[in-house]
Amino acid sequence: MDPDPRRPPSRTFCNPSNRWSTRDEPKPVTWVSRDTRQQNNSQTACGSNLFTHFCKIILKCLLAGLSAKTEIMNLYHSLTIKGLRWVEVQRRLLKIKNVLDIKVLCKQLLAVHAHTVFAQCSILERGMAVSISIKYSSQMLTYAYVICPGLVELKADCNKGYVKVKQLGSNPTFVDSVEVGKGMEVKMEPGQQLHIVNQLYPYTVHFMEDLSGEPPPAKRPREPPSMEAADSKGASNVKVAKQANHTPSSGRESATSNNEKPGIWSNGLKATMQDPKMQVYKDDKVVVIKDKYPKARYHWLVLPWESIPNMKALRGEEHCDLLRHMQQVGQRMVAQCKDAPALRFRSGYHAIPSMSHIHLHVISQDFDSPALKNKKHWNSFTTDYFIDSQDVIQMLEKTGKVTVKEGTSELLKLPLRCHVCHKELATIPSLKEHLKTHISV
DNA sequence: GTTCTAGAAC
DNA sequence: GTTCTAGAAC
Ligand SMILES: Nc1ncnc2c1ncn2[C@@H]1O[C@H](COP(=O)(O)O)[C@@H](O)[C@H]1O
Ligand SMILES: [Zn+2]
Repeated sequence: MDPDPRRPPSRTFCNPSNRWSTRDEPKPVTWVSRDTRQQNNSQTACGSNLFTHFCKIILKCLLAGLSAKTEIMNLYHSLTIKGLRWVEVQRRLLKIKNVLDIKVLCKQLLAVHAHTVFAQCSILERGMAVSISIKYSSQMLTYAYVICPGLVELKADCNKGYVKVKQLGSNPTFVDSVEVGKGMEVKMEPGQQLHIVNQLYPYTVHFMEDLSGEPPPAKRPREPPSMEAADSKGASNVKVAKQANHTPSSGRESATSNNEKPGIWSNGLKATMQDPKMQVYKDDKVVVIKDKYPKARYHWLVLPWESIPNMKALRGEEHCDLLRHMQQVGQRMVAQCKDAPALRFRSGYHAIPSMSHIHLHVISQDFDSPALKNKKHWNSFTTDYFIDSQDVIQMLEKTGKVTVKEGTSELLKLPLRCHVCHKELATIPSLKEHLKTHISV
């Protein structure tokens, strides 16, 4: 009767020909509705028809030598909710050896469709607000993707109860009015609002676990946002980029091709060292912080205020003095440590550090820490990948610069070997167990 | 089935 | 550097 002209027709998310025109006519996105799907595939209550169809098509295309891959792609895009990303489908297509592989692929790809009883994605339009509901059985479905080519990819994690929203192109996607950013991904939880392209049509998401049939899995409810348990005292986690007023660069937007950007992970030390709460010692030349992921009971990092990216940048007498001072400060940290008499310490540098801003590791040799998790961690502190401060200083004194031997990175792949008795251990857990035999409480 | 690693993504 | 997780190894 009165078709609201402002209310655009509904569309399915995945029709590639339905690109949104950014500016002029905003369209709300319609996730597949149960009704539509039932019309399209009359028998999909168990999904078997679609499943067989997919298997046949894929088999046909593979026999045709993958030249007919576009047919698979079209098929893929005809799915509103996908069990796999396209890249993953392609990867698996290459690995298919037999019909069973095809069935496995189709089963995953169609997980949602094959079990519509358990996984449904529907929308309820209330005025302008749209709510996205994913009804699922956690036993059947972990992830569901809804992908709009070139715009946005939504990955629903049914176990964790959130949706990861990835903005694919330049057209903006917003979560709670904050633009996600091209290529970036953010979590969206129930209660948050999603806008695609423009700010006109908010979407929210709901997860509903279908418990009919099986008992509820013992899964913890939504966790409170306290990530930091344990020892950090009164730590208010500062996530947002701070507008520190001591920033010297206020007048000028420097050419930011530089690696000084605060958001980049490799600049994490620069942020930590400036945070007074993290500093355990400072003087006019250096600052000491506790390693955020300590690989032993005691693990400090000594950093100069001067921004020296790495050892390659070291030159001359001044840097020599600086390194000597850093080592001295490191020794002072050990001296004030009450457990020092019972422990051995080393101080040195990683030959190839991952983090920017040169830093001296001062670390106890118990290596008793949950943050020590893998072979790289182990070998980076127990092979020649770890260069004693003394040796670095000597090299700088003698040659005027610091270089790293070729092949050093290979050291990280060496088998795990106890640094005390040189016994070889197969796995990290067995190594940790072994280390206990060397530790006196 | 579970443990553990390793590689991708961030 | 860390986190996450697929799949290798057990
Ligand atoms: N944001 C951070 N704050 C403090 N320490 C960190 C941070 N990120 C990484 N680390 C530690 O810094 C060290 C850098 O190691 P590397 O670059 O190999 O010398 C590692 O021991 C990390 O545990
Ligand atoms: Zn040993």
